[in-house]
Formats: sequence, C-alpha cells, structure tokens
Amino acid sequence: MENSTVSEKDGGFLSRMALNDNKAGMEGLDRDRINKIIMESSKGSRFYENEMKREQQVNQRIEKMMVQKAQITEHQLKKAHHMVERMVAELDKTRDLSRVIVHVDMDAFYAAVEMRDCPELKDKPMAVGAMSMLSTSNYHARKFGVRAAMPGFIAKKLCPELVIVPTNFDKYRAVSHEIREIFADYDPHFQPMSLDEAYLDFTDHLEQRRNLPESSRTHHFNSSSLAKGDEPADVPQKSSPKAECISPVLFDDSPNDGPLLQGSEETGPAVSTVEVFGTSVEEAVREMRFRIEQKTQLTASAGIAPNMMLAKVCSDKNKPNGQYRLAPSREAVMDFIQNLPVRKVSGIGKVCEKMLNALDISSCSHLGQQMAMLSLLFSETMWHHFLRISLGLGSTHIARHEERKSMSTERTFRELSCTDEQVTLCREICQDLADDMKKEELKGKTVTLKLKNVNFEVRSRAVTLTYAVSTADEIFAVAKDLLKTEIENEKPQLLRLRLMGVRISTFVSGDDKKAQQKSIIGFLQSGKPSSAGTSKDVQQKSEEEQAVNPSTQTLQTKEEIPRWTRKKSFDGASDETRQSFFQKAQAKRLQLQTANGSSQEDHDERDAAAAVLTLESEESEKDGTSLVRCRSPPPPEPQASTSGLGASTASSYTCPVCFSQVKTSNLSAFNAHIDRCLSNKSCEPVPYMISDSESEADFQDGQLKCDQMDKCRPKEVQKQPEETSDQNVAPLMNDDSGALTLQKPQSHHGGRPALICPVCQLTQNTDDLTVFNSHVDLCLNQQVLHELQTPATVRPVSNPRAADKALPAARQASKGKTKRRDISSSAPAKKAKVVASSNTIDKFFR
DNA sequence: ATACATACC
DNA sequence: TACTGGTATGTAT
Repeated sequence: MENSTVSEKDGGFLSRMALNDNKAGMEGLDRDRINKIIMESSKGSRFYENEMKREQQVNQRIEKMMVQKAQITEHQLKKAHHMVERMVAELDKTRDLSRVIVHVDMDAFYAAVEMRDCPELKDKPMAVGAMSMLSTSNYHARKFGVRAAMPGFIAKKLCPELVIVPTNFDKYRAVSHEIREIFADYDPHFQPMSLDEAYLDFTDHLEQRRNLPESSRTHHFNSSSLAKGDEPADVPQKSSPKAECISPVLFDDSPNDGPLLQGSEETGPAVSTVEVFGTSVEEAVREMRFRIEQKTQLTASAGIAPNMMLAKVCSDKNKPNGQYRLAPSREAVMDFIQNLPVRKVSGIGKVCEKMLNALDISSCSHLGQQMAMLSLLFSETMWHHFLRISLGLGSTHIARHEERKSMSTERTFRELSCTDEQVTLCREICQDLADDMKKEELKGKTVTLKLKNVNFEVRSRAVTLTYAVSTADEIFAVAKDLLKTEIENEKPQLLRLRLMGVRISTFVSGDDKKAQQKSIIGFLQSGKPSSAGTSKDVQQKSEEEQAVNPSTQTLQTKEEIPRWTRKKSFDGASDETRQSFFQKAQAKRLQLQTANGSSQEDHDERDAAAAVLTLESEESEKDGTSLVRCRSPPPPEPQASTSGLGASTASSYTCPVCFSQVKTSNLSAFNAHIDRCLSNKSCEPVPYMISDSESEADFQDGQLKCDQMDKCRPKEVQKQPEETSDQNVAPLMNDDSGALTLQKPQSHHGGRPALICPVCQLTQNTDDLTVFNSHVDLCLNQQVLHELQTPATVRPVSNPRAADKALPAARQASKGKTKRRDISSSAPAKKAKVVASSNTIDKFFR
C-alpha cells in the first residue's frame, strides 16, 4: 500500500481528466463513452503522467486533511460551532438585499461570433481554437462532449465531424466593445470580467427607469442585421418576445427560452418591428439582452440576484439565451442555495470540490452544516469564504476595476532544448511583453520567468528589483539571468522546454515612476549631471526621473548617492557603518577583477577600479562616458549617440559586482544586470574569480555559448579549474587614504606584502591568498550579520563547517532558498563565496 | 519575497 | 503530432 491513491487510480483521476459537465449544454450525454475516449486519448502521454502526479498531490492533501479531521475532538468542534454560530449571526446582520446585481454572459461567445460570420457553420458541430486547444464550442458540439479547454485532437475523436475554426480575437474584441456600450447604458460602472462577461449594478438604472418614458423603453428590430444573419425574413414581422430568437440557430435544443417570454405581461401591445419593454428588473435585463442581440446577432444570458456571487450562478441557470432572477429575500436566497452544488460557485474549482466531497460536502447546504468542521480544517480565508457561500452572501457593490497587478506573456511550443534558441526566445517574449507594457505605460519591479518542461512541470523564478523596468532590454536583462540560472541548474542536462513566459508585477504608480527608478542610474548621473547620460536611454531616464535632482529623490537615492559618490564615506574610516557590506563586497570584486583581467594593465587599472568604487573618477569627469567604465580589453569604441546631441556613449559597461562586461548602451539594462548580480536570489554566489570570457555579451545577443555564461553564476557550475582561481586571487588592501584599493597579485614580484584583512584590519598570518581570501569572507559574513537586519543570503565560506559555526543565522536565513545543489558537495569549498542576496545596494545601507 | 497551486474565462 | 494564455489570489516557506 504505497499509498491509497494508487489503488484508486482512475477513480480519483477522473476528477482531473474527465469531462466536466458542470457547464451548460452538457445534459444527458453519454458520459461514460466520452470519458473513455478522453482517457484513451490521453493515456501514456506526458500530459497524462503529469496530471496523474498532480492528482496524487491532491489526494495526499486530502489524506492529510482527513487525518486532521480524525484528530478533532468533540470539545474543539463544540467550540468551533459556537464561534461559527456567532459569526453567522453577525454576517446575517450585514446581509444587504437592496442591490440588484446582474451578471451577463454571452452564449458560447467565440463560437457564436464565428457562426454568425459563417452561416455554413450553424448546423455543424464546431469549436473555436486549434488542434491543441479549444477555446469554446457551440452547443451542437457540446452534445458530443466537446467543450472549452479541451484539446482539439481529443474533440475530434469525440466528434469526427467537428469543425475547428481558428480564433479571431480582434473580432471578439470588436463585438465585446459593442456589448459593453450597451452595458454602460444600464450601469456606467459595470465590471467586465472578460470579453463576453460582465457584472452590472442595475439598482440605479431601475430607479431611473420608473420615470423613463415608454419611448425610451422601445427598441426596434434591426432588419439589416437580420439579413446578414441568414435568418428567415419573416422574423421581424413577429412582435412577440419570441422574435428575439433571431440569432443564428445556435440552440435548437435550447433548454428554455422561457424567461424571455415571462415578464412580457409588462410589455405593451405588440407593434410590428418594435418592442416596448417594461420597467421591472426582468424587463430591463430582457431589454438589454434584446439590444445586444439586435446589435450583434448574438445572444446573452443573464442572472439577476442581490449579490454578485448569486448573480453569477443565476446567469448559468437558463443558459443559453435565457435569464433567471433570484428574488431579494432571505428565504428565496436560502432556498436557492440549499441544493446548489458547491462547484457551481465561482471560486470553487476541481480541487476544492474534491476536498469538500471527501468531507461529504457537495451542496451549499452541506457547507453550512459542516462549518464548524470546516473552520478547523481550512484556513481562515477559506472557511470564511465557505461561510459566506453557505449563507448566500456575496459582494453587493461592484468595485470598479482596480489597477492591474501584473502583466505577462507566455508561449507554448514544441520541445526546445537548445540553449541559444531558448535565450533568443526569451528575448522575443520580453519584447512582446515590453510592447504590451508600453501600451499601458507600465513599469514594474518584479520580473518572473515561467518555464514548463516537456513533462509539463512548471517552474517560476522571480526577482524583485529596487527600480521599475519596462523596456525589452531591461526585462530581458533580468529574465535572461533567471533563465541562465535555470539552465545552469539543469546541467549537465539541457532544459527541455515546452513553454516560456515572462511576467512583470509590483508596478509602480504613475507618480512613483519617476522617483522609483533610479538605483545605479541615479548615482551614475549624480556624479556629473551635465555631461553624463548621453545615450538616449540615459537622457530619457534623466528627464523622467530627474535622478540628479535631490528634490525628487527617494529615500533610496538619498541613501545611495552620498555613500557611493562621496569619497568621504571611504575616507572617514571612523564611519564604520558606511563601510558597509556592499562596499566591501564591491572591493572584493574589484580585487578579483584586477587580478583577473588586467595583469597587463597596471596602475591605471587600479585607479580605475577605485574610481568605480567611489564613482568619482576624474576620468569620467573628463570624458562623456559613464562613471562605470568599460573594462574589457580592448575597450570597445564608444558608439555614436543616437540622441543627436553629438555626444557619445559607452557601448558596454562593466558590472561593478561581477565585473563582466555588459554589452549595452542602455543604462537601465545595465542596471538590471547589476541588480541581478547583487540580488542573486537563487543564492548563487558571485564568483570570486572571473573567467576571461565575456559571456554577458554572448547572452545579450542571444548567442550564448553554453559554457561561457558563468559570469554571475555560482561557483559550483563554473568550469574553470581551481588553480586558475588561486592565481587570480588578489588581496584587498587598505591604502593611506582609507579607501579600499587593490593589491595585485604579487607572486611574480617575489616579496609579498603582509596581507591585511580589509574588514577586521588585522594582518593575516599567511601568504596563501586562498586562505586569506577565506578569512576575508568570514569577516565579511560576520559583518553582514551585524549590519543587516534582514541578512542577505549567505553562502558557506571556505570551510563549510567553520561557516556553520560562525554563521548560524546566515544559515537560517538562507534555508529553504538554497534548495539547489549544495555547493560544498558539487564544487571545491574554497570557491564558495559570500554574496549579497538582498535586492540592491540601498538595502545594504539601511 | 518567492514558489507553487488553484481558479476563472 | 497534438493538452492554451492572461490575471488574480491563496498557501507555504
């Protein structure tokens, strides 16, 4: 009995895979036959296997819940019961039956649009979508079990004659616009839920409607639209409400058009080609649906109830082309709720239904009866939600659409395993997303990469930056690093992807946009406002943000600029707090950089490094380039600026964290890179040693060399041999000025100076750079712990055990986030280095 | 804050 | 051959 889910195999599995006949149009069909076909079509596929896995996860959740249930004592239950009783009383007092909420939903929307525009489809089972996935199906096809969210190839097996029409979103959007114009007449504040669905508050309209002249309630049949619809020409002659059925013959077996007939007692005497609607709710809603049909030749269904939750259920009741009104009385509501299957309620899906079923709850009345139990088994939000459902409560006021919280683009494709292509694709997706972002003028701080492998396993990786991004370059700069990390983590296997997506969230509000987005750009420009930022990107940014202008600076910038720009903060050795982690980490990396890339350069290089550190290099004052200089040998020629101002800009920058060269003239993109390096959420340390290759540039172009993209990557995946690193280590020294400067490796100079730890200032009794290096790391780690309230994620240093002792808190802090390979087992310990994982610089200064 | 799961259309 | 794409939110860590 490995687990009970194995035994129930298909039984439990059906809840995931089987036909969902929850929706309208699925009555009385051969479920067994349909399910058999669905199963046979799926069996053995990767998709099936994954669904199986997820099903078992759900089953385990249920098992846990049942165990919990078994442990509930009589006493607990009693207590919970009282508590629930009290809450019920409270909630009931808040019940508001005064609003008239309407939920409108177009019938088989996409399919109906396609049928309208292609009359040959009317008599055929058809669906909109593709072989791989259907968006919706017409009612004819539903009789075969063909429905939305079903792959087309399975639908074809269920119904070989099925016609699959590709989606045409522009068309649906246009229709959507038309119906929304009508919605607005009844509730200017209506809330669209999708292209074909909306909630409306009819209360105010009904108030006004009582005084509305009949002429305003009179609507004409639109004969021109009928001609188009291939309907019998006699339809307009009819004056009875039945004449509404002028739409394409979608629903020859429509369960009822009754509701439309009802309420007609309020209708005035029949006049040919016009209809007068009454003043009641039902008449008003009927009128609205009539107008929709006249305007679009498409039918809608509607639900009328005292709250949104109920209205939604009601709109489904007489679908298609029908409406249902639930009277606004407690009794009517409670009656309605009694036998309502929980699954019908919006928000209770497959999984929740299954869990509730396991507790013998299938209808809303059961929910009410078991509330005490539920309050002990589910989270507060969950059981509160259940409680409200069991009482028939829901939102009574329709919140105008709040601002969006995220925006994303994702794509599914045939297996994609080639790293280069994955990167290229990532860039394309970022571009698409950036285009969408631009349309709404959005900027966001969190970038999430979503990946699905060929086994349908989904992964997401996110970073939150300290500034907002919006352009393709900016987003890609982050997303590609996330992707890179995943590629690395998969090694030596390749990532076999079937989907990739990028999402932006944590939007900054319009007012914030200017101030928020600075980070490095801010101080880059603050150093020399007049001459810096000559690339168009930079200019753009500087205008937007006035990054240099202190009056608009955020706290973040205020923190950053003085500390980074003023040499004083280094000179004042007394100001220990300012000699914070970042500076030290920074210095360490500088040391690396010097050791690594530039044994051929010399003192200039050292100065330049110091300049980067203090961001006050004279050189950068002189020329027009950024304070962060390109350090790649040979330095790339600055590109001509496209700003037309005759200034030039660097075409690449050197990351002050990892020191790889980032080939971009876009400071935001560069900024994003630095943030990634700094944050390293995936807990990979920035390599202590830098290899010679410049992989960032490779990546940037979507031309990643698979074994060269380790610039900001964990040591454990870096390929370079250990010996190299030893040679590249340079000690960090304290010079007279108090600024941290670099001491190049001296091995070839013979006599080596004493090694002084830049953190603890003590001379180290060793001339082994690796050992010294380890010491610095330890010092840094301890420093970090003292300095940071929220410790950066810290990796074990040279000796993992020593690190454990020295840094229990750091371990604590990194737990759960370092699920990846254990560095100490997959790479030489001496390569494991400290890394800041907090987002950006400013964090280190707080 | 991040990752993953659930839900809806 | 073949099982979506976009957004929000809840849960767990």
